Amino acid sequence: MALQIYNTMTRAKEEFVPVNPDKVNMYVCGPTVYDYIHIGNARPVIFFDVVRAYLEDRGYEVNYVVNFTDVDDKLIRKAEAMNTTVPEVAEKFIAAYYEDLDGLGVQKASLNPRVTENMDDIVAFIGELVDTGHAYPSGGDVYFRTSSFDEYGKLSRQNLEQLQFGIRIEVDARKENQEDFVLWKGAKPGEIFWESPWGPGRPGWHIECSAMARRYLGDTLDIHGGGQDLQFPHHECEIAQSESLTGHSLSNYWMHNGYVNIDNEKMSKSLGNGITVQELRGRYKKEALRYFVLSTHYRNPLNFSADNMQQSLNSVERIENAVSGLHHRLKTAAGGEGVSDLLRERLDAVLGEFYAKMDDDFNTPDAVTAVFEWVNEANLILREEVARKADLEALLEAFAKMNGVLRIAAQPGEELLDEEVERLIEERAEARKAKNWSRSDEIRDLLAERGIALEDTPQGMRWRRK
RNA sequence: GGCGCCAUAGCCAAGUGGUAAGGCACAGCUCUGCAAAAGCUCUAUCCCCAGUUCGAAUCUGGGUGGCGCCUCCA
Repeated sequence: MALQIYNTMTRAKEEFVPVNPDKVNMYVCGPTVYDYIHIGNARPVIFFDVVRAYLEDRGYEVNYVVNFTDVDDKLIRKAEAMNTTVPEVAEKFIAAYYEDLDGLGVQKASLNPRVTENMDDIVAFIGELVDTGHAYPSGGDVYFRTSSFDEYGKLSRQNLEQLQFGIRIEVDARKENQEDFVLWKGAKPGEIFWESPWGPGRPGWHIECSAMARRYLGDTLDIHGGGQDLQFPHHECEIAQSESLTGHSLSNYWMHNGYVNIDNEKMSKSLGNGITVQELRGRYKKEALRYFVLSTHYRNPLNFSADNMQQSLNSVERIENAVSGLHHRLKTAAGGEGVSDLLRERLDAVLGEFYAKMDDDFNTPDAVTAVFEWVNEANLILREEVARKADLEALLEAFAKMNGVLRIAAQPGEELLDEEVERLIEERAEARKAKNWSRSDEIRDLLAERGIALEDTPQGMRWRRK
């Protein structure tokens, strides 16, 4: 079964065939670095990280580019508010972004190009559009002549005649037509600027992605991703710019993730319900945050609430209990010759399910279900009096494959406890031997306060971090 | 006005024509010195109406409710 991807362009699942059979070029619109990223931003960050990991797991070499918009109106305003410069604002929030990635267990993209480092390409891109009549300078700005690209609206299926202009933004007299959009914005006095043939200014939002995607990944991308809200106008405009210039399709597959709501309401500044990833990281472990995002299909709305997060956390712990249980049993397990046929069969079934679901347009909720089927198999083995080493290892190996893609459970390493804790654990063991239950429970409570849970199993005491 | 999305148990969620996966939560029980972990048991006719069909959560039509986009918000 081949990988199927739902393509927003065709509104259908299509078999994934990359331009180059071994490589995947993937571009996802990144953050405008004027503030900390929030839970809404975390969704595409986590989801596309999983897409990338899955493609790599399938053997593709993935070139994953996520841009930073490090100059625009919001950065300019922020710099004024913070009484600093635009580059400093950008530096601050780029650093914060990387910390957030870490807190979400997300790997860095192959490349994070910045607008300010690609100014020559952007200016050249605009220049070509002007030369070919697809754009025109006007009053210090440069606008894209939407009427010059007759496929405008093909992604979002918007009909130009039916769009209502002037509702959210003011009608601009400098435009030939109101559906035209800005490629280059002339700088106002005092604003940061770059030189261009049309005067000092900065790029419009859409052109940067067109220019950077082309520079780093070529004329035709395999996958272009982003939030649903970017479908129109952002991606529509990128298509108009890029395809007008190159004559090639900008991307073969368009993927858009759904929104995140908070307590069933849209997250918005006016409701004051926005939550930053920074706050989240302090409250929940990365695995729980990833589980939360991945337990909903990426094209469906995702509802954030304390309740749902608690559920995610509980679910992650159930998985982690099984994993650490296997590791614990491994210490005392008997040899055993090879994996038992029945287990092999079941693990193959679980993995088959996992890959089939991931192949089906990255159906992570079902892939997570496969992980739970694995948990059930693991618990079945763990309940047996005698565990065979080969079986335990086969279970862990199967798990590592799935978790390598989703990363929804922490892998217990050979973590060391500090001496104080070691001493208490030893004292408790002795107290238990002497049936001194009150001291034993006292120590368990003491360690619980430090986030270390002790559990007495038939194979001896085990501990885990809570 | 245009384009589009969603509606399955307390919660999350799968299922896309054959009679409702999985997880969490709750309750009871088993195991345990007590716990924890694990296990067992318990929880739904799928927003409404009509139609197609031997048969529909799944298809068609019509409603209802919630939501998004329409030029710089993931």
